[in-house]
Amino acid sequence: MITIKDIAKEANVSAGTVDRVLHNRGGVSPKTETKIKKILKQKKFKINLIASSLAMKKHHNLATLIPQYDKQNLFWKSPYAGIQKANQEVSAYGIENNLFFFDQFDPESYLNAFRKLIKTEPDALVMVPLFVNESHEIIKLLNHKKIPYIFLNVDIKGEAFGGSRISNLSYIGQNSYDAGVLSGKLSHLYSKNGDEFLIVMTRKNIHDNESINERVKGFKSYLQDNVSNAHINQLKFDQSDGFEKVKKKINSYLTKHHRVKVIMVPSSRVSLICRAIEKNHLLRLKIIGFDTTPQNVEVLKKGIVEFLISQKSFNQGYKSIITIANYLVHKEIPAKEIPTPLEIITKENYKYSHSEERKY
Amino acid sequence: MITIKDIAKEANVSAGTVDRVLHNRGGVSPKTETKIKKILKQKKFKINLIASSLAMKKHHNLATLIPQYDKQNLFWKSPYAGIQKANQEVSAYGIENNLFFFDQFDPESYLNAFRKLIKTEPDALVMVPLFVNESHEIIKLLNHKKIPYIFLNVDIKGEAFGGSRISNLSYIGQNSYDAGVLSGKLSHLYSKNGDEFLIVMTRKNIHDNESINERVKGFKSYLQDNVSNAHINQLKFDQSDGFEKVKKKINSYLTKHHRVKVIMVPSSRVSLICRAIEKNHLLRLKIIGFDTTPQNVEVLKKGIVEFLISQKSFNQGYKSIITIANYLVHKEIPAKEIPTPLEIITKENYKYSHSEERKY
DNA sequence: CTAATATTCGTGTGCGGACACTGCTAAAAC
DNA sequence: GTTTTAGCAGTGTCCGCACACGAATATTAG
Repeated sequence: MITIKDIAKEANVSAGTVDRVLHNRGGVSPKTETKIKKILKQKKFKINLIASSLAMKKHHNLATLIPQYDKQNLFWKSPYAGIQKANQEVSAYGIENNLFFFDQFDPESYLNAFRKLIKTEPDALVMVPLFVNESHEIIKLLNHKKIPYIFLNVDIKGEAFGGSRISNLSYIGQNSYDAGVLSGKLSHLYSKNGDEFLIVMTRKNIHDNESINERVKGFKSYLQDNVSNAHINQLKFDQSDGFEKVKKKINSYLTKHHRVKVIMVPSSRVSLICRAIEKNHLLRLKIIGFDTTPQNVEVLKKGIVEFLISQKSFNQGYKSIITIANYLVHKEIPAKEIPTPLEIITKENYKYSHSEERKY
Repeated sequence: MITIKDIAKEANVSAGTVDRVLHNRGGVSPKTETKIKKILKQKKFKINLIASSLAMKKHHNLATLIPQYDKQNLFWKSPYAGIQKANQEVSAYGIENNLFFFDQFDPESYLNAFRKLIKTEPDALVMVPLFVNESHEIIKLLNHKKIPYIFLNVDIKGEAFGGSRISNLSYIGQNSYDAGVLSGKLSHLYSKNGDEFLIVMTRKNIHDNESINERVKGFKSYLQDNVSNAHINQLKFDQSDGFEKVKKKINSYLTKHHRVKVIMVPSSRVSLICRAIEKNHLLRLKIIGFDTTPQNVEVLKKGIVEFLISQKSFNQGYKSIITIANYLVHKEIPAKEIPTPLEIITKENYKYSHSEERKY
């Protein structure tokens, strides 16, 4: 292992000078600088990150703003676990991460959580900009305070209020459109000529959830391009609709439309829909959903759902923290978009897909 | 952040004593030990791995024994890249990894590479036990010298020569049988009643490659369980068969057996087979292969191959080094088997599947 | 030519922990 | 009562690097 001292000795200077060169901190004559740089390259010197971060010992204060998960909605548990794992890892680098939760159906709680968050004066934050308008307000403030932020799972673009550009350091999440395309392709596999497709949305006010919209777009696009006369129907439920209402509506729909062969549920609530559909319908149906929540995996195992497209949200959460930590500690500028793999999960491979996560 | 000194102050002892307790190094009276342990727990003290590994600065000497890759056989490039990435990361921990390559078709070169390797007196090694008999010899020696080893990509079990148990620390790789099952499922999607399946093996002496055998077994098993009267044919080529011979044989076979609908290639050479098959046959065929080598991805993109099942060999390589490094540095005992996810890659999602790897 | 200033570089300290070395105390041996 | 010895705990050094401070040298002004 080559150390700074080795380089210093070789160049007949002190370690301090080498350090100055390494960090472009100036105060070194051009001659010695080139000499040192040459030796650096020749000996393939690399900074020992371990020692480096020990020596720096800057204390960074992170913050994370994500939806709370609960029994009904386990989706956010996964990124949460990933964030926890990352927190543990980066704590050795003097990085502390404070988590702030909000209700994913309540914009006001989102703002409230943010108000608490901003009082801790974080150096950077990871956020899920679930509500567009409220996020604009938040971003305006963050820009003003020059606090860097990255988006997790949900991406928004353009301009916030007052001409303040949305300039997130990075977006970590799925390309939802392509995920939709993939769901279209998989659906296609199960369909014969004349079969119909059904999209079931579990939230009406989808303006809040761009990614679900995108999935639907991708889905339609694939089928329109690859199936002549593709028949794509759509069924929407409201957040407030009770389970019985959903049940009635969907089953009567299926009775009327007996050519429906494939159902695609663009949210992470496919298990709910499965529970709602009566057995006699299930037999003829192929169902495709998103996200490997425990309930979804359950219906996958039973063979009720054929495919789940996973966005590896554990990894997303994990990566979001690691990314921002690297930015703070090593000034490493992340890619503007860090897409998660589109994982296809079936009955045959689900058990291999979340091994990392189980520990958390 | 809680440090050893904080704990020491709290317990009215010196940092050295706390350290002794932390590492069970003895020489501490029971009274003070319990006191310190209590405070440790109460304050949730965690050793700062950064500082710890800097202070230890044990120099570990790793070795890796893997097949050489070349233009014809790019499969091993991926794990190699993953290993390189991991090497870089662990180098800061004072771990050096020496790589030794062998020809995947030549057992003698395997032994030769090992002989060179063992002269470097490694503290542990990562190996690909591609040849069973030769591996037995190697393992006998490793057991004798008490050098821990982990298997990468290929697993062997049981007893080596002289009653020496094969006791690898861990196996990192795919469950090939399940991968085969998955390929069966995907094949099934494309078949109608009466369609036939064809397995094309690119090596005759498959006794050397257990994982390909397993894939075939899994494939057959799925189809036999799920397709009544499944018609599964098999075509084998020899390593020495020239491309023209392969071409002739496979095309004449396809002409004769016009009901063959799905071809499954259990090795990573599916692109080769695709090149060999004439266009008129290709039109009716659906092809499924393994591993995302650049050539395979190429035929996937073109729509010639429908699915590739990837074993994320980059990750495997990476993980193998990280695992053994954690074992050496932190005495962390790994799981006996670390299975890689069975990734399903299609034209629609391949671009998201190897983002990490591109840098290497 | 000296003083003042600027430029360039060496030295020292500390980050948190590991471990060797040393010193202290108290019980055992004489 | 003194010496020996073991048990216990404190101190110091080092790991590789970052950074502050100040020293040495070079440059310019007076």
